Amino acid sequence: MTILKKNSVSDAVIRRLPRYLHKLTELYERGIENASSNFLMEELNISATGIRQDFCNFGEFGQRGCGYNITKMRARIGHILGIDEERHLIIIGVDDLGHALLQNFPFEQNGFRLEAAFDISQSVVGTSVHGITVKPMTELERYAQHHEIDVAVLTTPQVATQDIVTKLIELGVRAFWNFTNVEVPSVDSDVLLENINFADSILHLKYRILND
Amino acid sequence: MTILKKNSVSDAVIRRLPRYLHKLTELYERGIENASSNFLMEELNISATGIRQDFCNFGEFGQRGCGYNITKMRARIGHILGIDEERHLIIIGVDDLGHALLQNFPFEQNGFRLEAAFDISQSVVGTSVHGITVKPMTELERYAQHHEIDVAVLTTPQVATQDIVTKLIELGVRAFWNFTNVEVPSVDSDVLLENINFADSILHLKYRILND
DNA sequence: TAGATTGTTAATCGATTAACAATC
DNA sequence: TAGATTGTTAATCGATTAACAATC
Repeated sequence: MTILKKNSVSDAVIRRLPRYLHKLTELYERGIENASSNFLMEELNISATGIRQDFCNFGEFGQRGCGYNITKMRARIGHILGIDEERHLIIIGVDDLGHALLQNFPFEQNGFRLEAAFDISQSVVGTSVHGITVKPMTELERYAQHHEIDVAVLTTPQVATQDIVTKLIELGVRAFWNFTNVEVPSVDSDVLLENINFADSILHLKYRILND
Repeated sequence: MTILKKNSVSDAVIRRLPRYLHKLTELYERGIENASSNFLMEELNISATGIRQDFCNFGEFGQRGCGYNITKMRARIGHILGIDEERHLIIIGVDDLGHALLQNFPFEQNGFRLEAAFDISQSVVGTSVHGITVKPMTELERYAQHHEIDVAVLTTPQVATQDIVTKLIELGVRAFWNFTNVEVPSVDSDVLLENINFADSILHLKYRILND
C-alpha cells in the first residue's frame, strides 16, 4: 500500500524558506556565525515568533539560550528546498528575457541545470548563448524522447504558450516555470506550475502607490 | 485634520485583482459579454464564493440572477488598480533583463511610462533601446532634480543595489520595482517595495517537485 | 544560578468557505 | 412565478502572534 506523501507544511511557510536561505548566506558571507530569532526578525521583517514557528516545522534548528548556528541552518534549509538535488530544465523561447535567463540566472546555485533551449525563430536558432546552442522547435519532440525534462521554462509569446504547454505535457513534462502573462488553465493536479507575472506585480505596486 | 486613508482591503484581495483584470480582458477578446462567479471560478481556479467576496469589497459589481458584465467589470477593476493613472518610471541597469523590460514590457498598458534608463557601463551608455537613450549613472542626480520619478525599476548588479536605493530615496523616489535578489532592508514605511525574485520562485518550484 | 533564547502550546486574528436572503 | 445568481452575514478554517516552560 502506497501512502500519499502529503505535504503537511503550509505553502506560506515554504515560500519563506528561500528568503531565509538567502539571508543566511548573506550573514555567512558577512562572517556572522550565530543569530537569534530576534536578530533575524530585524534582518527579514518577519516576527521572531513567526521565524521560530517556521523552523519548528522541520524539527529543532537552534540551541536554547544561544540562537541558531548559521552554517548548520543554511545547510538544513538548503536541503529542505532540495538545492542539492539536481534537476534538468529546458527553456522555450529565447527572446530578450530567455536570453537574460540563459546568460545570467544562476541555475546551478539553485540545484538546476539548463540543458537545452528552443525557439521557433530562424534568427536565433543555431546561435549559442552561455554555451547552449538554440535548437529549432521542430526538434523538441525528439529531444524529449531522449532526455529527461524536469522543468520547462516558458518565455514564449503569449499566443503560442498554451499549445506549447499542451505539447510538453504530452511529452511528459510535469513542471513549468512560466514567465508569460498567460494563465495556464487548470492542468492536471500532477502538473506543477510556478508563475512569475510581471504585469500582476507592477499593478499591485500601482495600487499601493495610489492607496497607501 | 487629515485622516490617514487606511487601506481596508486586504493585500490578498488586491493581489488577485490583476488576475481578474487579465482574465476579463481575455474573455472580452473572446467575445464573451457576461460571466457568473461559477464560470469565473472554472477559469481562474478561485472559488465562486471567494470571487463574490472579493468583488463585494468594492461595491456591487454584478446583477443578481444574471452574473457580471465583463466590459463594466473590467473597467472597474482597471480603475481600482489605477490603470488609467499614469506614473513615470526609470530603470537602473540595462543588462539583459533591463533590456528585455525596455524592449518588451507593455508599461503603457499598465498605466506607466518609462522615461529614462541609466547604466554605469560605458558599453551601453549612449545606446538606444526602444526609443530610450541610456544615460550614465552620473546624470541620475541631475535628472531626478528635473523630473518626477514615481518608480525606479532595479535591474542592477547585486552589490550595487543597496547604495543605489539609498541614493534614490535621498532623491525622493518612493517606490521600487526590484528584480535583484537583494532584500532591501526595512526602508521607511513610506517607501514601497515590490520584489520579483526569480531565485525564490524557482526554489519554491523545486520544493514542490520534490514533495508533491 | 541567572540570563538568554528556543520549541511548542494556546489565543488571537484574518481569510476562506458556507449559507441564504435579496433580487434580477 | 420559477430559476439563477448575486451580495453579505455567519461559520470554519488556517496562519500569525502571545505566552511560557524547557534548557543552553
